[in-house]
Amino acid sequence: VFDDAEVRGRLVHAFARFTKLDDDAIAAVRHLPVTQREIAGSNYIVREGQLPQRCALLLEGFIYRQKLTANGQRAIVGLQVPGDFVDLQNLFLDESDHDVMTLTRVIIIDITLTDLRVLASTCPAINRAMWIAGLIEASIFREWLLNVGRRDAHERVAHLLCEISARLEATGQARELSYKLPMTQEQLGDALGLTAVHINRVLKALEKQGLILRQKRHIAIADWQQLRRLADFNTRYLHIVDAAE
Amino acid sequence: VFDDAEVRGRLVHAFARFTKLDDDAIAAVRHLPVTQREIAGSNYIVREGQLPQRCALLLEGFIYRQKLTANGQRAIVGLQVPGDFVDLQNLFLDESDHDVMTLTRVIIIDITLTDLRVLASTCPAINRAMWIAGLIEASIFREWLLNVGRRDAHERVAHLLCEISARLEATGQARELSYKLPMTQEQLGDALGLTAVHINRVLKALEKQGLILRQKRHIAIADWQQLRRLADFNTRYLHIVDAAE
DNA sequence: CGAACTCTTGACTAGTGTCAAATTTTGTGG
DNA sequence: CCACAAAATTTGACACTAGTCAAGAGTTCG
Repeated sequence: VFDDAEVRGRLVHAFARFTKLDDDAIAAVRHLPVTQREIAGSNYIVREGQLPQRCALLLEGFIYRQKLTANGQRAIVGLQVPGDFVDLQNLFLDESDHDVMTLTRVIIIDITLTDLRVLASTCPAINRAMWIAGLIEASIFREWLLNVGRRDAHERVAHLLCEISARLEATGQARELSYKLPMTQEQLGDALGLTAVHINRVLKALEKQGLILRQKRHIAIADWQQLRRLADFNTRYLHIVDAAE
Repeated sequence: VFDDAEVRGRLVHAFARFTKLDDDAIAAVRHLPVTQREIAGSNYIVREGQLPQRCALLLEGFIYRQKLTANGQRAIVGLQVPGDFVDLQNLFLDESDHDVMTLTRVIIIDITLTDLRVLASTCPAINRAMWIAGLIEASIFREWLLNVGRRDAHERVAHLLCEISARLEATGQARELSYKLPMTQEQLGDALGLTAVHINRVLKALEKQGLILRQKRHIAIADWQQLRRLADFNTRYLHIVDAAE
């Protein structure tokens, strides 16, 4: 759904987001063989135990990572927004340790592992950008561990709402602290270690306190300072880099 | 406390654990300038917000990663055992997003970032090994998220005990499902999103059920199958590679 | 050898989970 | 584009896991 020039541009930007690319790197990225793919919501991209053959860049829509316990409980262990690389781990790990699923209809660019490996090994800037992307993802996992392990329900929900806002704004996809959050309350619960019922109560409470506004699944942060304070939110862990300089 | 030959050998092994090294790689690792350092327990190695200048390989003792909330609550978001690289994230991220602390007296090998960057860029096998190490760490974060988010206290404790056993045995540091776990019950609580008091109750319960034996902080898994079943423990997420072949 | 941590235990509390049912929203086939 | 079924949201009543507080016993370490 994007023309080739647009796809190339976004691919370059996805790497350039993390580190300055030299002309060689940009040229190499522009010559990378890629496939565009559209996938409906609620579909598997990778299943646990599978041996995936490609990485992807998410252009549009949301993707999440989930793990299941033996008795069928689900944890959503990660969320990807447009501009994120998905499945860099496939580069060097054989077997997937979790499921990757679409939250909404998505548009992704597929890159084969071999192409990406060649690119990374011939081009230090790309290797560096991929490292940074992977390390930031790990940093987000750590913050989520703090969130789920040591914050109460209100703080947790507030923190996730802040994080999503910050991540969307960092890539220019949300303005005015307002965005469409296409997750059900059950999914929010699975991402925060809570039940859907409790998420509902907490969202209502946050609304009543004037911290957020909701219409359907559209979230507007009404009082950023207060929400941020409640959530104990600080962007440091997102390592938002401005590689423009 | 280790002689130079020993240090070199362990360093080579730390990389070789993840991928086969060619002779060039081995030679390069053997020529890496390294410093050995001994640090007492309960010391900071890195503080949040710092700009660290080196990476380390943990030779002896335990290290943990912690994050604090504004109101002083702590989450332990990671644990490193001998043979693990510590702070590969420093390679490409400027500012640390968490604290790194010694749990016990440790012996580490310090490597400067510049030396490691040069090594990685000149030697694909090393770059690959470091990627794998980083990706496995991320995989452990995800499993911990599932553990804290969706398992109850008994399952959580059991899971951590299984994980530590598996990680120690994978590098040959524990036999017979028995090991010294140098964590206080408060630290266990912080790693599992529980309180020290509750950890105590759960440990006693697991002991009473005949799943584990305890003497001071020494843990012996008395019934691996049962403990593993209770914990819903599966080693897949550890991506234990046998790079020997 | 004493002070400061840890561990252990009991009594009580609070935050979330569970269950269930009404209401609203979403998605889909005709 | 409507109609309807399925899914998601909302709410209340109640249950239960894990937290809090407190105090005594054991352990560690300077």
